[in-house]
Amino acid sequence: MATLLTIGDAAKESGLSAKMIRHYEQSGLLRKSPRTDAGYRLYNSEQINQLRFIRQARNLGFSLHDIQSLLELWQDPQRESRAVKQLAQQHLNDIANKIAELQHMQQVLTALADSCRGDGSPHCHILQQLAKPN
Amino acid sequence: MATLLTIGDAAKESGLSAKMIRHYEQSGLLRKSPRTDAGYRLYNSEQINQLRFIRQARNLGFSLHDIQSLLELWQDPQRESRAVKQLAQQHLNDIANKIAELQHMQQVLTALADSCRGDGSPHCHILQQLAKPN
DNA sequence: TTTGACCTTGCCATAATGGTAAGGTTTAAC
DNA sequence: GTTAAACCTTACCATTATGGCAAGGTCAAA
Repeated sequence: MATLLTIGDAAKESGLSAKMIRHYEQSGLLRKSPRTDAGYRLYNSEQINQLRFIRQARNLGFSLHDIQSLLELWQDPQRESRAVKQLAQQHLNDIANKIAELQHMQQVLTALADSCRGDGSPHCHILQQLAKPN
Repeated sequence: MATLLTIGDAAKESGLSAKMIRHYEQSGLLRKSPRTDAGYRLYNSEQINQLRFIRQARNLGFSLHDIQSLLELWQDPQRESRAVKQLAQQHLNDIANKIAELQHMQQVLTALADSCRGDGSPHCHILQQLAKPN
C-alpha cells in the first residue's frame, strides 16, 4: 500500500513549495521521480521523508550544496558521523561570522541613529557620518 | 583645479570596485558621469565623495534601494532628519530580525552538533533529527 | 460536458557582485 | 616611432534560492 502523492500534496506534506521540489529535482539534489502516464510526478513516503529532510536542513540555513552532502551521508550506511559533524561545525562557523558581521553593523548604526534627532530639521549625524571622507 | 579621476582611480579612492561603480551608474543610483573623447568615465571630487558615501552605507548593510533614498536625502537641504532616522531604524529592525533568525539556527544546530559524537561510527544525531517526520 | 483545481514546461525576476571576452586607448619604454 | 602593458569600454554569463506568470494538458466532480 505504497501511497503515492502528486507534487502538490508532497509539497503540503513536506512544507516545501512544489516549485522548489521541481527545482531540487532539476538541479540534481533529488533523483527524478516516477511519473504517471500524463507526466505527473509521484512521490512515495520515502521521498516525502527526503523532502522533509531537505526542508529541515534548509530551516537550519544549510545551502543546497551542503544539503546534497547531508543527503548522501544520510543514505550511506557506511558514513562516519565525523563527516556530518564537520559539515555542521563549518556551517556553525559561517553562522557565527554572519552574526558577528550583523552585530557590528547593528552597533555602529545604533550609535548613529541615537545621535540623530529624528525631527523636522535637516541636521543629521547619520548622513554626516556617511559623508565623511574616511 | 578640479582633479578628474578615471574609474580605476575612483575605485581605489572610494573602496568600491570599478565594476560596481558602473553598475551603480547603470542602475540609476549615480548620474551618468562625463566622459573623455575616448569614452572613459571621469569623476570629480564631489563624485568621489558620493562613492564613499555609498560604500559606507553598503558597509552598514543598507540595500542599494535604501542608499538611493539616503543619497537623495543627503543632497536635499530641505530634508527632515526624521526621514533618515526612520530608514536607519527600519534597517536596524531588519538586522535584528536576521540576527535572531541566525541565532535560532545557531542554537538548534549547536545542540545537535553537541549530541553527535563525530567519530568513525555511522550513528549521528544530526541526521536522525533532520530525518524526523516533524 | 463543463469547470475548477490540479499538473507540465519554460522564461523572467530578484540582489549584489564577480568573471570573462573582445576590442579601443593611453602611456611608457626601447 | 612602434610596441607592450595597463588601462578603459560594452556585453554577456554566473552566482543563491525563491517566486511569478503564461500557455497548455489532465483529472474529478457536478
